[in-house]
Amino acid sequence: MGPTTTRPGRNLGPRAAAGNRAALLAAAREIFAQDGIRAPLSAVSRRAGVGQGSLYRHFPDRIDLVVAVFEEQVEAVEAVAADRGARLADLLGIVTRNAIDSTAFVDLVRSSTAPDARLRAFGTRVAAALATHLPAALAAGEVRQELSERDLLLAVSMVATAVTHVAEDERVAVASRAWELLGIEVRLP
Amino acid sequence: MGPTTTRPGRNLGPRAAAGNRAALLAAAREIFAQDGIRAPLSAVSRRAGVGQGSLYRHFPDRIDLVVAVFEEQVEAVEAVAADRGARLADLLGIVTRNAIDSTAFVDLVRSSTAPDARLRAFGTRVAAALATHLPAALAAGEVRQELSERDLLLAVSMVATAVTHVAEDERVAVASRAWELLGIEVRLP
DNA sequence: CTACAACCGGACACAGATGTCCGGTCGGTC
DNA sequence: GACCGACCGGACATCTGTGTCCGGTTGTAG
Repeated sequence: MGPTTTRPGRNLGPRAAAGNRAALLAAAREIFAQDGIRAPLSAVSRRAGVGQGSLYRHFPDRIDLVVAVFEEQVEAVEAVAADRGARLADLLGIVTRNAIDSTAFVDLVRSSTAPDARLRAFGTRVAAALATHLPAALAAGEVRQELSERDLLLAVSMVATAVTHVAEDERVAVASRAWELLGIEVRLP
Repeated sequence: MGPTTTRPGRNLGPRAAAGNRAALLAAAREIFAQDGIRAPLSAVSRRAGVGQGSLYRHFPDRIDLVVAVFEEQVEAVEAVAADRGARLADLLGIVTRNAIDSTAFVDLVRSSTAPDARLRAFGTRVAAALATHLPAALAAGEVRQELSERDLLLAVSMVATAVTHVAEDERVAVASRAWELLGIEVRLP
């Protein structure tokens, strides 16, 4: 009868809400990383050791959860974009790193045409960040002159997707080689 | 009461079996092309105008259907590979063409590590075909010297996947540009 | 100590897909 | 022309995932 396990919170009143929320986010981050953003939400609540009810109370739908999980990553990309000391290679590097770490991030990068506006926003923000340093890279001769913003997005999408289709321990190697084949310099963080 | 439509065959005896089979294959080709090899099979039987029972009688499981649908495409690739007059660019061209025409073909190309042996066989066959003309292309200086068989597969996988994630009417343009970025010549059939 | 209100967990109703099973129907055969 | 057996279609049982709802628990206030 006494399930006094170390679960996030078998009801500790209002105070537990935050703990449950954090547990759900952590669980979702892991599950989405492995299976992409379409993974079953029931798996998330199970992994978090929390009831379905709590999941849906904190995050009414799947997108709410995705947004909460990846806001941080997208901001990290934007931070590099805003850094005047950074170069295009750094920007591509952090995006590639995110793709290596999480299958779901790839879904996000590709979602500039997604049906849901909140998801599209992520895709757009990453695209905008990537565009930031392209002119400077072109001016400095760091990349081929013919490279357009669109090309950059295509390249990122190709590399990111390739990475998600190989075993985890090969991802860094595959990503590096892919960028080499494309003739674009990248600096992985 | 009289459903005397032009359906493949509301039971014409043994003779209808072949007709139903053909209708199922055609339906599956369309549905797989659009939604990939994981599309619901119920959609296939519905589109074919045939009962679920008939579908499963002809093709006991999903893979049987996939194999039947794409055997032809894979053979076409192998035919080009066997043609001593063809060049690597032709080989990459036909594979790219198949990817443009069918999302499901991309699933196949990537399935050299799939759980099912029949699916793996497809991936392996395409990989083997691609490898056929690489030595000649290297000798003739048609591609960069550093290009390995593995690189070729990576490149194909990247381009093919990129293509499936854009609207149909952009696919040819995206595929062409992707190969350009990779610095590899392709001749689309 | 008791009553309250907020929050929790999981049962549940629902939806979509899979694969099976069986009554009905039609060509073939004698 | 009547029977037979093969084949057809779709209803159905099952499974997996989604989102809702409610009885139960627990911290807090009086």
